[in-house]
Amino acid sequence: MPPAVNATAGTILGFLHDGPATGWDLQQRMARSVGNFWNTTRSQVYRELGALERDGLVERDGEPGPHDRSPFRLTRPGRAVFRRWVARDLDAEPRRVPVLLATFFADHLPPGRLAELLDDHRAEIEAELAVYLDVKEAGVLAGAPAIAATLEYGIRNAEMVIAWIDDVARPLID
Amino acid sequence: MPPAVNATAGTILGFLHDGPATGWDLQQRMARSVGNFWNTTRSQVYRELGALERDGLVERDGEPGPHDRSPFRLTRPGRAVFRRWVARDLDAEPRRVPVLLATFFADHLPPGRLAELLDDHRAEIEAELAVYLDVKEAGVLAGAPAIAATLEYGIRNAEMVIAWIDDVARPLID
DNA sequence: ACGGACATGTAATAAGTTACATGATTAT
DNA sequence: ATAATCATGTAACTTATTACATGTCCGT
Repeated sequence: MPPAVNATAGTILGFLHDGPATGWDLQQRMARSVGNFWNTTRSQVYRELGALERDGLVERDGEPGPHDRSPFRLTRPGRAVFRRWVARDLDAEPRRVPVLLATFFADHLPPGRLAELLDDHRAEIEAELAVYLDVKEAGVLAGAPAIAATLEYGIRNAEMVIAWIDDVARPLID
Repeated sequence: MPPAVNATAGTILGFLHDGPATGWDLQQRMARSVGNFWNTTRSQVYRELGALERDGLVERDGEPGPHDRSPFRLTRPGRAVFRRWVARDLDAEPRRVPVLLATFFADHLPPGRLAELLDDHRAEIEAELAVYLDVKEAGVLAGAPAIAATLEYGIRNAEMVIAWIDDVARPLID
């Protein structure tokens, strides 16, 4: 029975399809692409790389460079495990929405504090939305419709949150 | 210097404002109300209750019942810590959206699999939306506008996801 | 009073975050 | 050449999930 991998390890295997990479590189690349909807940290990447190596799903490729920087490459079993992992049923989505928790406890907040929290949050989302829209305008994702779709999700989500703040949450206060 | 608490512990303190409760009760109540946007598990609740008791923010109230079921009550320092916790800046929102990860790796999926995943996901969200709309229709939240606002967020989020699947993700496939 | 379901808590494991150590690189 | 910064990995700690153990209650 082939070893199971978690989503972080699965993602690593996915990224190794673009060629060998070190832990550092992987973390950089992952942060820049899937980072917007799939957080990982350096520590996790190194830990999972270690586990993947132990299980023979990746192997070192060439001599270590500065520090202990050594590139890893996919093995054949690694590819197979990835194929199965990526096609699995969707995991349950973690539900942790801090702004809703604050809203829920609104009665316990000092006057004006909820408004501040909402305004800060709105500003952050607005900034994020601006970045997404820039990327969209730039048209760099024209050849990658699936990636563009994830971007579109980000845009719509940000717009939803902003509208919720404006239409629902802020009016709550006055 | 008063001890810091994490969001789960803070939430527990918040719920204890409604009167003493056992770990089990807390978990039940929390799952039913904030559970839709703030997941917790039994184990966490017991762990945090233990920590809160150690720090003197809650204390046992009355004799233990069946099992070791004993109710906890807020202490005065507990109230103070809660007040500060609830007014803090919002934590960063964890970003983990499984359906986007699947979409990102669409090219690696066997034909038809992405469609299946999207359809399943859509069905789940649709069911969730139906529940939310029922609650809204029932009007039980008329007297609790802040809670109603969190419900509204859930509704809009679900609608956003469904629209994204229909407008953006599904068309990707054919 | 026995078997099965449910309630309740705990222990084991996995995942995620933060803080740390140290080797390279760049600027003065 | 030294200091300052950045790259890179690791270790310590916290949080979250899953599996387990056992007690209680209910129907027969």
